[in-house]
Amino acid sequence: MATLATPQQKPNRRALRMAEVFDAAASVFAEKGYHGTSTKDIADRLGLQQGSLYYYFASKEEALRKVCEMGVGDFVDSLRAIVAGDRPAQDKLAAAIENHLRPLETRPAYVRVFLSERGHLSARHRRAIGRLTREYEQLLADIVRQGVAARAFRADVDPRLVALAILGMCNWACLWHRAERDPSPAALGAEFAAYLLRGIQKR
Amino acid sequence: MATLATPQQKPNRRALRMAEVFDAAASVFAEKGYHGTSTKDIADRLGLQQGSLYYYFASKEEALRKVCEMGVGDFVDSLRAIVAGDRPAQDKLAAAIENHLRPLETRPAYVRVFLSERGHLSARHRRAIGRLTREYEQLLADIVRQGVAARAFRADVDPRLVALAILGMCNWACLWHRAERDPSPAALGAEFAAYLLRGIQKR
Amino acid sequence: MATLATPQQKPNRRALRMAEVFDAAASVFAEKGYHGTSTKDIADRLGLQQGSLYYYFASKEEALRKVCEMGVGDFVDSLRAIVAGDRPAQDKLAAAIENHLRPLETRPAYVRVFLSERGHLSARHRRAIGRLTREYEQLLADIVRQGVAARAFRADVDPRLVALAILGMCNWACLWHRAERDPSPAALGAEFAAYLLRGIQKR
Amino acid sequence: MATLATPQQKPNRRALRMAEVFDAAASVFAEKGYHGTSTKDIADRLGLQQGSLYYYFASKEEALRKVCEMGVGDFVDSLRAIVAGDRPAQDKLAAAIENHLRPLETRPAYVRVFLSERGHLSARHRRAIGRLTREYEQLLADIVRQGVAARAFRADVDPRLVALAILGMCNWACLWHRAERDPSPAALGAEFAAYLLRGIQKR
DNA sequence: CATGAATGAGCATTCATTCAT
DNA sequence: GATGAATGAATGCTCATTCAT
Repeated sequence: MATLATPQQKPNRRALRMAEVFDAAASVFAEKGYHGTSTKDIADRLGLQQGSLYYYFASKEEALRKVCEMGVGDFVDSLRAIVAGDRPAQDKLAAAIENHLRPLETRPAYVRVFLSERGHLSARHRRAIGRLTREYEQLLADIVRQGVAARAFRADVDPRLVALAILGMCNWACLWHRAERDPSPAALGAEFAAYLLRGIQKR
Repeated sequence: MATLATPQQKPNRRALRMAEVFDAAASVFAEKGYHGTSTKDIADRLGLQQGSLYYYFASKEEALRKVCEMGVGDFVDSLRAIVAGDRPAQDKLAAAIENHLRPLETRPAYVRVFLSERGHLSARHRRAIGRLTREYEQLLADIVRQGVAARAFRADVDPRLVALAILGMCNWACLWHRAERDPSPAALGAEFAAYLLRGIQKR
Repeated sequence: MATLATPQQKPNRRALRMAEVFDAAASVFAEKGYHGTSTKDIADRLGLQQGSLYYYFASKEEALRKVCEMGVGDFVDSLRAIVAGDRPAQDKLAAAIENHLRPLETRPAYVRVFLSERGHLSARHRRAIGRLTREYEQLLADIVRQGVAARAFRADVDPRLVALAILGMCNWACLWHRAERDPSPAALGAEFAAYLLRGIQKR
Repeated sequence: MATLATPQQKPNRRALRMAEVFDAAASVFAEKGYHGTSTKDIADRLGLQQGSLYYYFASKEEALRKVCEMGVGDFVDSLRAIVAGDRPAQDKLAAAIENHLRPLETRPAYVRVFLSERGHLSARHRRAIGRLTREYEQLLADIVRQGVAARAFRADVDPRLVALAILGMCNWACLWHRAERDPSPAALGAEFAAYLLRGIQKR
């Protein structure tokens, strides 16, 4: 049994340590911003020497990149799935909002870093991530367009602006939300969805 | 005449130069973030030597502080005036949104720096500014409360969350808005106000 | 008189300090090699802080580049002039050798750095300098070819190998030569020229 | 049988691996210089982890020392044998040159490292090697002296300078020589010997 | 033998700030 | 006001080396 466990644990330990390292990076980046964070800050939080971090990532920027990537996660994929479904647009929009706020529960630091610090990635990586966010915006607007086409939403709304309004409410919430104090992401999403849906629905 | 003109012009010139310096600081801070900006970046934009900046501010942090202060400007005062007025809550909310977006036209860089970089001020100054933003949030929520009390808004809305939703939509807009491409702040405010008002109004 | 001297001295002082800095860099590079030299080593020799060096060059590699460039100096130009002259090939070869050893007197550290450390320049700058050295080699071989064509030198010598033999003798001399101990560069050149000329001349 | 073979093969394998390790070290040192080489560079070339190198040498400097020692090899011994022989000085000089260039064929990287990097050894080891090179120079000069005494060489040559000229030609050749492109070391030596011998011989 | 993890010191470089001129 | 020169501390990163496994 012990002999069976050992080969499993080896790579597992590595992966776990890796996760700890990026958790530390994410939380310090979230607190102080990318440029306000020194690699020593991250190392301190892990009880490591500064230089030892470079065993886990090749550069501070790579750390930011990985944190940002884990921050977007499968956001776009799951929104794509929602858009492709055949529920009414109202349901899709509510689901989209809930989908957007969900990671607030599991990895808030990653999301915050993605939202506020991705601009400090190198041009190359910024562009790659920029494509994702643009697609995300498009998909949100597509739901609105579907609703308008189905005469569920008012014809006079601007799909892009609605999408941006949703993003604004939700992203801002990601920045101010504190788990100990504020309503759960799900409850928050329901509330936001209600305000917005009633605001753009046909009566 | 010349002798009379000089004492007037001297301080004037100085004030103008001062404004140029803070404009430069604001725009570089907005672009690269506080910690991503070096004093040389600011000096370069002004065609000055690094050290010469210290005639205009005592430290980089003071520059951030002043930029942030000019970023909030009279936001709170004018919102207080709106709340104190005796128009219907719907009008007040629309006015508040418009009020919030207006500086986007005149000093977008200052607003962006205030929104994204004020967290890097020293604890002392952060707290001072924190009081302002908390009051601002309260005032927005007050308008909602007034509307609920007057049975103009639905009883089941959460005033604080509505306030935060508005702040989210508007602040996010401050970050993505580009004058060359996007609707004017006024138009944008009208649109946002419409979505939100219909969403919380009693029918 | 004093007022006349001041405007001259300002830029002069700067240039002099610059020369001091590169002299220091050259001599430490010559002693310890490029990678064996830390910027602190250079700064110490100047009584400066490490970081203050960057007022004079933008990077350690730039320092190496400039030292190397001052190390080659006008070597190639003056050799070109010698080749183009219309003296007998024997005289040209002797002049070339003397020309090659002359800077040993005025800036031995620069020459040594050029000879031993230029390989650590970035590919870009290495190539640029490589073109120079290849031309130099060609020019030396050209003198030999001229001598062969004029039946002054034996027909069975290999011009390229003769050129490389000369370069070897002279460059090696640049590395071991100590002004306090060894014959003057001029005397050394005369000696080398004698050995070599008698070795390739027709009798 | 197997048990008999093992004790023989074990140390053999080890010696072979050892040789591979020093070959790798020599070739990277030759390429990038001692200080420009990291232990990781050497490990990479061997497909090893950095730390694993320390089974083969105790420190990077020891690696350099061994490479340098293998670079000088039995140079001095074989030159001593040549000097002690009773052939005419001309033959001895030609043999010395050939002897000097021979290792270019079998271990060029070692020779190059010895020539260019031995200066980075610790004072202790540098002195030990310095004694060797000084003796080598003396031996070369001795051949010239023998030739002069035997009236085979001109009386007006400076034995030490001739020795240094030979060393220069040959060592420089060690640095520029590429097996794929340039004449074989033997041919090169013959050519150099011809130039030089004719240059110092009595007619 | 070999690895993976870590260390601690060193390095090139940047930066906010100061100050004599 | 403004500059040029310099500082001293910090920063991101590299590296030789060690050691438990």
